[in-house]
Amino acid sequence: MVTSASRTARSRAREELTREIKLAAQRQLAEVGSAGLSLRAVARDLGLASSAVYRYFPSRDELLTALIIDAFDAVGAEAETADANCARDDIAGRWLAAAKAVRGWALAHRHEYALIYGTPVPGYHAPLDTLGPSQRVTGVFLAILRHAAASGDREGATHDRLAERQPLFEPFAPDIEDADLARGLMAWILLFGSISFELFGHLHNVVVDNDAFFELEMRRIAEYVGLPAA
Amino acid sequence: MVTSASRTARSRAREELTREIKLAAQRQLAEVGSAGLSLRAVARDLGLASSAVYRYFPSRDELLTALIIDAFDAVGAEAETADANCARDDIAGRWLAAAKAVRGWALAHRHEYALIYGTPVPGYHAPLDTLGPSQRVTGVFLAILRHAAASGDREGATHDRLAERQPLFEPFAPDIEDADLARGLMAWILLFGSISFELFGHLHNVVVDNDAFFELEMRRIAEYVGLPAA
DNA sequence: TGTACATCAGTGAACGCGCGTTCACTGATGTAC
DNA sequence: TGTACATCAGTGAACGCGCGTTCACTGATGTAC
Repeated sequence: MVTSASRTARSRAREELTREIKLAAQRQLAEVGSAGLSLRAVARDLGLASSAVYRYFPSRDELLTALIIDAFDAVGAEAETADANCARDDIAGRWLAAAKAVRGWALAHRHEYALIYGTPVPGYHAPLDTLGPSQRVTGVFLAILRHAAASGDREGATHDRLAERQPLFEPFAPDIEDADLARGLMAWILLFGSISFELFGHLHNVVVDNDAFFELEMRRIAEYVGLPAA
Repeated sequence: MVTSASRTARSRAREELTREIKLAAQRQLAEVGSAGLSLRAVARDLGLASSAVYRYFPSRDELLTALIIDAFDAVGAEAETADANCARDDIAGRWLAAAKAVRGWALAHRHEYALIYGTPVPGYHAPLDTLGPSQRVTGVFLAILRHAAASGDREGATHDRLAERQPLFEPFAPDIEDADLARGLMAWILLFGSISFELFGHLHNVVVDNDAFFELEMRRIAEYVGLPAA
């Protein structure tokens, strides 16, 4: 125990500095964007020699990867808890809550949002480690859609046939019908399209009340998808 | 005449090199992204001294501005001609044609699309010169929406009241009702959201046939907005 | 048509800067006996 | 508990590189008479 406690003395310092490096990197991100993220600037910000950072992240790209993973995890967690706080059968409510949670996180972490949902960083190829975390937020919305598809009482949803010739979708959710998947994807794309447009300034001389318009959009597309309220 | 012809000898060379510089810059864009666009690399690409480029563009940012303006103009022109080739009263057809034109241009000019609709370049502030060109493509879709709103026979569109407390939209199209504007904006956002998601790889393990899914989305949202076919 | 001058395009060297990454090092922290 | 050794964190100098921008210059093109 004494041994492990003293080991933590060092390793706790390590964890802390790792966290501080990532925080400084996030600050950097806000100033210069992902393409301009620089290890030297991060080190400077923390009063470290630039070479010291290499004890924590073996390269600039690995630091970027860590930021990406953290961002996916953070937004995923937000969506999960927002969803979890709703009555299970209030499917429209769950959708709205999760959508608002994603937007709220995006507004509070604009540059991390841009990192994961904006233009890909040129020359950077995301390693597989980012895949799991990226699927957290996807999982929340897929679960909502699955729940809606299972509960039969959807009013808005007309069951139309799609895709005569070839499959339209990859088999990532084989238990959901293509028609439902198509509508769900439209909602998903509208959600992230709205957030991106707002964040990137394309609604600047268009929408006055972004909160209200976002909620309106999300409610309407939920109706369109046929998500039943409680 | 002789004078003006001989003046063109020099100024025509000037125009040509200006064009070539922009082309080289576009190639650069594809490799390193907008944040990494470098005058020196452009000059190198053309076999010029780096200082020579300054005879054509007074700074890196002015070159970026020129690329942005060209991109907006190009995508605007595509949308305009696609729209113009449709029967005036086939409003759903015009929407679909213009949407496809925008997507087609985006797929053929991925990095220019990212330049104008992706994450904003950090540290770059678009001058007012870009505003006009940016409104070309907007104008096409606004005209379509206006035409739809004027022709009364829209089936899908329920006329609901919006925004009890405060105005939802800036008065950029005061002749169109808020309810119509809201639906039109949803379609607009879905259009660009779809293109961005496709281009940035977020549909990679999701959609098999991007052409088909895009068309499906655009048809459905047109129905939702209530755009009448001919 | 021919000459004298003005304009302009492109050169190459230089400025000061920041970057990612490596490496031999010092000194502190942890471990085994 | 105390000592001898191993591990690890952080330093500072150095590597080679590319960047945007300026400037005095040469030589070609255009203009006025």
